[in-house]
Amino acid sequence: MPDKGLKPLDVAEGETVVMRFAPNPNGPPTLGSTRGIVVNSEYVRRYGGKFIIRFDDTDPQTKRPMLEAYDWYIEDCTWLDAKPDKVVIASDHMEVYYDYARKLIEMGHAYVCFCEGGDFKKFKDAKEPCPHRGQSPVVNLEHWDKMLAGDYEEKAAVVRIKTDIKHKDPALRDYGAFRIVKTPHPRPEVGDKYVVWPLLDFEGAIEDHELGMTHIIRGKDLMDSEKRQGYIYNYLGWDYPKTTHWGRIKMHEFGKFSTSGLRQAIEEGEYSGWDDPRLPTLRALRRRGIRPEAIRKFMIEMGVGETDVSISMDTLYAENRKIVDPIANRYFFVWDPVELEIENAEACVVEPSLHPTEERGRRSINVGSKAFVCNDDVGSVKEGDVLRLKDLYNIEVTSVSPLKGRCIGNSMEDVKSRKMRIIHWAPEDNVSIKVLAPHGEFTGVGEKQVVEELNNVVQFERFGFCRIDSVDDGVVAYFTHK
RNA sequence: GCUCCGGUAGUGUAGUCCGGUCAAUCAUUCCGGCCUUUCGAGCCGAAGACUCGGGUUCGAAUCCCGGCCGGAGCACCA
Repeated sequence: MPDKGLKPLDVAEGETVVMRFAPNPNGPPTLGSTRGIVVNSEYVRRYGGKFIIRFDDTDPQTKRPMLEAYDWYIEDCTWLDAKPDKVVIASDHMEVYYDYARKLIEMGHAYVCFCEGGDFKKFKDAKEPCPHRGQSPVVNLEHWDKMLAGDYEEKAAVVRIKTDIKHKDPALRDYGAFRIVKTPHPRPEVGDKYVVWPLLDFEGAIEDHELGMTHIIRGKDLMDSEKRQGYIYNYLGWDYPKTTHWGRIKMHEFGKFSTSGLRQAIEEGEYSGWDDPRLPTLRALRRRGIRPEAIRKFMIEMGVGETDVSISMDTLYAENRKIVDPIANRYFFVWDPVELEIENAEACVVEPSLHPTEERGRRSINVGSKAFVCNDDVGSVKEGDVLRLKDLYNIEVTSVSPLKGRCIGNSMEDVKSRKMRIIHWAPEDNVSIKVLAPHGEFTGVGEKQVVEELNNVVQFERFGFCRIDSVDDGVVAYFTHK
């Protein structure tokens, strides 16, 4: 598959590509996370390698993991046709991190620092070693053991990796590798077992090596990680994976949002849940009837660039429409309905086709002497106006309030010669329908046959595509796109 | 303040490493037309870009220097 968008990877002779997607499960996957899932898994698929999902859940406090989210990630990856070959949870590997920490301390490449944050910054900015930097490995090991034993309070001590305190880039000078957190971890398997937690650069450095990662794609914001982690790799004699970076991705339709911000908004009832149609979570998009193939294509064609991008959902919708249009059956949904009485009507059954171009059969509608039409369509009609009820017949308006009309035949010639507007309608014998859309809620009535489309994406003519979400008590549909 | 990265049409993207074939690709969007008993799709057509200034060169989107704009790191977040 010569997918445009993704540049070839630099793969050594005989090398098996191993790549990972490493989220913190502190909320469900969003469109942003999806890039990491799709691009990594796509590369792995192309090169016949291995795709690993690793939960970087080593912060029980500030970015506290959400227990349900671990499964959500696996679910959503699978849905995106990116089922991981292996699932790794960082909080299961604490002993491994501790072992390497001890080793680096013994080698004299790490030390326990008791500086207060601000004080250390002063030393660092002045390119001066702090008083603890010169401690012997023996002393550092003692402190390390005390840290592990819980003898120090939070923020009292931190383990730093020795880099080059005079490095011209301040971001690289002696960075933190472990800190003390006494909040228990949400995973019951872990709980309060540990009080010393690794920071991202340490945890990631060890994991990427242990898992045999060959290539890493990560955000531009983590560009310094390679240089920082490079010190650890040098000390331990490891080779660093090949790295690529991408810029931030932002959708026009969704302003700035943070997982913690969304979480709060949901708890306060501002959104109905993580799958509220207004949210950019995968769960919401799935519920709305966005197809995973469309998301994959969208992400792959965007490629991997270091430029920050801000793109429109329209592009994703266009991809999705190509998939959904040929398979979505057509139905009438009348929002903001107005009753229309047809004075000379004779009961009949009409059978419009389910799709304008595909052979998908027909639907069947019983029509009596009343119908419903959209207020938008008849709000400004006058007595004597003529209209075409699509797939039914032509009418002449005989009264505006209440709205009444008279059937004046079924001739398409008349529709053309008299330039009648063609509007859709719903029969008197109908089903109530509610559509939940990012831009609001729409209620009205529609053809009864819609209840047969549970879980399918249909097109409500002149309205848009929708996924039928439930049919228990009337129909509830989630808006996909136009 | 120090350090790093980026800047091609409205939005994304190809091309930049190894200057010419680039009066610059593709998608989306927008605007026209055709078709159509909805909308959408489809078909046809059109519009629209190399951040700026120098330099190197016969020749620069591509190389060099500087400016401007944008993003990021310098956290006991990931």
